[in-house]
Amino acid sequence: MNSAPKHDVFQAIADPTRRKLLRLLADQEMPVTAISSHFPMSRTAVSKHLRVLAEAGLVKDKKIGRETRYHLQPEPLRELKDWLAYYERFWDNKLNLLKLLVEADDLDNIKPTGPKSL
Amino acid sequence: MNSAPKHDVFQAIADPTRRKLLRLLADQEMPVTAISSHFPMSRTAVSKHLRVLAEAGLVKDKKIGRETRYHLQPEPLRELKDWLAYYERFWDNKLNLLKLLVEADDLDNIKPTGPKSL
DNA sequence: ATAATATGAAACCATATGGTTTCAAGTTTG
DNA sequence: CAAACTTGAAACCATATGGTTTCATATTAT
Repeated sequence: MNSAPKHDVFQAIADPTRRKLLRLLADQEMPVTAISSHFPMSRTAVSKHLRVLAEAGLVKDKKIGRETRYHLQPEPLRELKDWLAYYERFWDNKLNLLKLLVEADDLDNIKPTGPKSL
Repeated sequence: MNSAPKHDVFQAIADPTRRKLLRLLADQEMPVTAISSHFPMSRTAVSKHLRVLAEAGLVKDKKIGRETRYHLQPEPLRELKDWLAYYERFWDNKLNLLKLLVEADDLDNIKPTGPKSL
C-alpha cells in the first residue's frame, strides 16, 4: 500500500544507461540477461538500473519461468511532459499555439502570456 | 571554444531544488542573494546549483555592478522535449495524432506504429 | 537427482553529489 | 579611504550512486 516511490522519474531518466534501457524496452519485452548483453557492464549492474526504473514506475517485470521479463511502462513520463509544458510558452511560436489550443481541455486554460502575445 | 557541457539537461533537472530554481527564474531575473532567500539552504549551496544549471545551459548570468543576476534560458529543454517525443506514441490518442501531424516537418516522418494504428 | 541457467541480494569500493563553513575579492556607500 | 554588501572559490563532510564480485535460490534440462 505504501506507494511512495523511492526514485522519481526525473532521477530515473538522469542516467544515460537507464535512458538506453527505456529505448530498448520500448518495443520489446526482454529478460535480464538478454537486456544486459546490450551494455558494457555486468548483469547485476543492469539489474540495479532496472530496479531504479521499476521504482519510478517506468518499467514493469513479469516472471516467466526462471526468467524475469521487463517492459516499458510509459505513463510516468506524463509527469515529465507536464513539467515541460510549463516552459513551452518560452519557445512560443505558431505551431506551439496551435498545440496549446488542441491540448487544452478547457479553453480558459490557455494563457497567452508568452513574449509575443497575440 | 570548448562547449562540452559538464552537466547535461537530464542531470540538471533531476534535482528538485534545481527545478524550483528554473521556475523561479522563468519570469524574473534575480541576483543570487534574492534567489537563495527562497530556499532552506545556504547561499553557496544555491550558487552551486546555479552553476550546474548554467553548465547545462539552462540559465545565464549577467553581472550588474556587484551583483550577478540569473535568468532562464529555455532552449536546452528542447532536447528533453525531443527525447520525450519518442515515447509519446505510446500514449497515442487522437489529440496526439493531430499533434504529430502539426509538428511533422516532413509528412514521411509520421510513424503510425502505435498500438492502435489508424 | 544433478547440472546448468537466470536472477536478485549482499558486501564492498571509488567517485559524485549536495550540503556546510570559511575566506578572498570586487562593488558600492558613507 | 573604510565599511558594508554580493559573490564565488576552497576545503571539508556525509551520503548517494554506479559499478564490481560473490553467493543463494528458483527453474529447467539431462
